[in-house]
Amino acid sequence: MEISKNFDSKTLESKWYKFWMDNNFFSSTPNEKPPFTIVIPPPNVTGILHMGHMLNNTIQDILIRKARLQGFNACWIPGTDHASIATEAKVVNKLKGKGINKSDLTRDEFIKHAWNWTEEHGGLILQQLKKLGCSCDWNRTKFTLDDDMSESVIKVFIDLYNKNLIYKGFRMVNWDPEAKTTLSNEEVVYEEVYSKLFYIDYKIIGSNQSITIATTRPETIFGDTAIAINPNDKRYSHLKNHKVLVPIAEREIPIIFDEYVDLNFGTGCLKVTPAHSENDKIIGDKHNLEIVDIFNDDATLNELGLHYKGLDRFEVRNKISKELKNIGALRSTKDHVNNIGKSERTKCIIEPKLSEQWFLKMKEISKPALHAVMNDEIKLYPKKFKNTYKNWMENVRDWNISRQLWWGHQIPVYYYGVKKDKYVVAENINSALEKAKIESGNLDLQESDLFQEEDVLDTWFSSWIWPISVLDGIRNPNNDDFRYYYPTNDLVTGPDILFFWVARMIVSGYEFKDSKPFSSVYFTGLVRDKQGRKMSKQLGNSPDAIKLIEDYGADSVRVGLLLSAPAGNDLLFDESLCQQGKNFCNKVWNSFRLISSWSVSNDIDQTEYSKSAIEWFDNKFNLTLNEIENHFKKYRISDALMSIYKLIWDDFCSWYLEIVKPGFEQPLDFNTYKSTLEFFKKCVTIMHPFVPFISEEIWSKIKSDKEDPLIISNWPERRESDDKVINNFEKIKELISGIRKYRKEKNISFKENLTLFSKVKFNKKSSSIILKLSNSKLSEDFSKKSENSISFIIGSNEFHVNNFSNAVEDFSKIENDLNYNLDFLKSIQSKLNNKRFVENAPKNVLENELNKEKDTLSKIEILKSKLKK
RNA sequence: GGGCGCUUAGCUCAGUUGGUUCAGAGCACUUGGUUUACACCCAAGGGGUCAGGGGUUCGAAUCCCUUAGCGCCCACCA
Repeated sequence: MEISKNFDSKTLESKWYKFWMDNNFFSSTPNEKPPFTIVIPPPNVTGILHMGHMLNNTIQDILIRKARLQGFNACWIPGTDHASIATEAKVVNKLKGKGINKSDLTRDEFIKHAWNWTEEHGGLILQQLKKLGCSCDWNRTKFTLDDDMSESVIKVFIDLYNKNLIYKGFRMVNWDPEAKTTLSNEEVVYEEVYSKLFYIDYKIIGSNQSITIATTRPETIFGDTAIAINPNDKRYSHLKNHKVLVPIAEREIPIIFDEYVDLNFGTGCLKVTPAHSENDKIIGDKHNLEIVDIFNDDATLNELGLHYKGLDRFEVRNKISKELKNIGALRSTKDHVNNIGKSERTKCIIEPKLSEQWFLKMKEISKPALHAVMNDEIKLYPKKFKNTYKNWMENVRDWNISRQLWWGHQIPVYYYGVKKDKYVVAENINSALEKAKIESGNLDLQESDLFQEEDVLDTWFSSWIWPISVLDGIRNPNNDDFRYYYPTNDLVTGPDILFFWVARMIVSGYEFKDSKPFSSVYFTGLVRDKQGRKMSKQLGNSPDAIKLIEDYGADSVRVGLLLSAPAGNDLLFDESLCQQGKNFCNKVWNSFRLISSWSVSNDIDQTEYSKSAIEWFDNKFNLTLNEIENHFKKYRISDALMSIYKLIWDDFCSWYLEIVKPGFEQPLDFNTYKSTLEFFKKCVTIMHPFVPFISEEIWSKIKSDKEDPLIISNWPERRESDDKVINNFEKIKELISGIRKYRKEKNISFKENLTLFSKVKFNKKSSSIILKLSNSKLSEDFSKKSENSISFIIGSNEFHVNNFSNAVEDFSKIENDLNYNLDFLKSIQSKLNNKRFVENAPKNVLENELNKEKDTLSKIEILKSKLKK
């Protein structure tokens, strides 16, 4: 059978993905097996695959495929998120390109555009996940705006409202003047900005003196309603009960005293603008100050800004500083560094603004979620996030769940009454009408008298119930799927959404289902470039994920990503790692070619060295398999891969295959062939979660007809390994390396068929040197000389080798052992001679040491007697 | 400002409760090697004052203090 020299990833990837899909291997329904469930962190519906997704989803696929092989009913539920702000911003942009403004459209028209956009671009990212090999149950694909999902969201809102957990309140919110919406604290990023501190004089009424305040925002003086001074500030104590005049506006405001004011900042005098600063609002509330809002929604000044009406806040800052200077009110300016909040999405500088919003009370409902993580009912990996989580949950603030957007779940609040100041909360307009009729006592109310709240819910308000709603557990709490799959097992996501999403999912799990939504959360690192920079469009340092797959193959990219991702750290991605992944695939492919090329004969006996090699690899495999399981337990996926990488490359290819492989065009004995094939199949199985395509392809060629495809095959059974066998082989490896090293140092070429010391003929292929030695394929002179045993000298050591198992009994090993044990004995004895140790060590530790000493002493005796022989 | 974490080989990182097995891995590098699965390869090798300083201990990469540098999270002061 001719096998191509390289693995043809492109054709084989699509071939196998189709095969898996056609056979429904990804899809899962409840059965008698134990479930293993993962819900995907739903990517933005109109997004495209980036490196972070690739990493996340590769890890999820690995966990799912491994669980499937281990006999679990594995179910990976995919889906997408409507991402209100991000998607709406994209749609607005696109419309702009066509010359349409959002404000020209009705809500319905806009939403139609948004759906068109969603259908056009939506789901692309899911197609890309397929290219990566993700074995999601696509029949279960959900979208946060699907009818059933939306119903669940609304139900949850109503439920919380009825529990008195949702309220409408005035809050200082982060206002994005460009998107004209509020942002949660999490959506605001702060940046250090060099700005100016303006020192402005306010005239004191009834005196010709003035008082100087310092501010970074002179344009807000129109909203000033007081000047605040620290009561301990002696410089100003004479100003009690005085009033000052706001420059330009010529409005009278009081001087108040509050300890909040920092004596050392600026002049120690603070202008208070309650409408436009959270802290000023707090002071204002305390002193019953008036609230004067001077901005329009787009952060231009309103009529209170007098002649600056209609101008943007920054333009006004410029102009007003000049005017203040002209009228002599601007005393000076000073450079100042200050942290400015910007919208994560629009990059626009946020404006603190008082606004009427919907809130969810978080304090009470967060308690079970806090405890669950603290007592490890839900485990976070890496552990360090437990602290972060604790901090946040203990200080959790109410959640502002309303957004002034159109794309999303419209809040199910219906206003009625003459002033539209009364409202009911209901699932739809019909039940709202019924309720309103009852509550108002007005049975003549019509649908047209009702007016639904304009705001939509925060995107996270739909995704916080994702693990429940994808299984329809909100609407039908007793459905089979929900009962079987929930709680899910693992959640794999980035640490950046710990609070947005993960914490809130845990809250919702306990609030609505009185149960955790998942057992473990694995946080991947952020994907950075080689220089440690965040991947971003602006920097252009984010590789095209799909192009990588095309260039290297999905298996190679998966390996490359994991090679760069040690547990929980940010990972520095370098394309060359994909090359390393490809090299690995190539290696595996070629071992397959080798094994396939052998002819097998029943007529030849199995050699001793093959037997030894088989015994060794069997144990080595078990040892590694246990190692891999431990890595998985700790979610050290990269380490698990590295164990497999080394097992296959070093142990299986470089040692095992080199030992058992027959000579050129020679047949191989049946038993060795059988074992080799078994080993290879096990290797291919454990690598399958990492490199699904190439492993399935090889499997299909080496499996027997009655065996299942690899994807639904069985994970090898775990067995204990025999350390002795492994250690013996390690010694043999050392021996062989020693010979190779000596050969190289002495510059002995194999081409010359040189004899070395004991007239041993070396094979040309360096790797098989020792095999030929022990296989008595020795030069004839030599075999005559001493039956099966050979002697040779490396450096100053003399070796006597009969066969593999005897090789370890050689001189140098004994000598090494002896030295080693003597050192060990020394360390034990120094410990035992140590008074403090003997006095302080616990009994069992001391006994242990004494036993060790005894054992070592007797070992040394044995070794010494051997040496004498 | 408050909290958390990091600094180990050229690079990216492991290193459990201090103690033979602790100074490691992968990549990169150096040298030698292709008619016999793979040059996307084989073999051998060289790399480290465990950030600096101090302390605890019989013993420290590991525990404590301190200095310097880096990163993240939270809050945000006009």
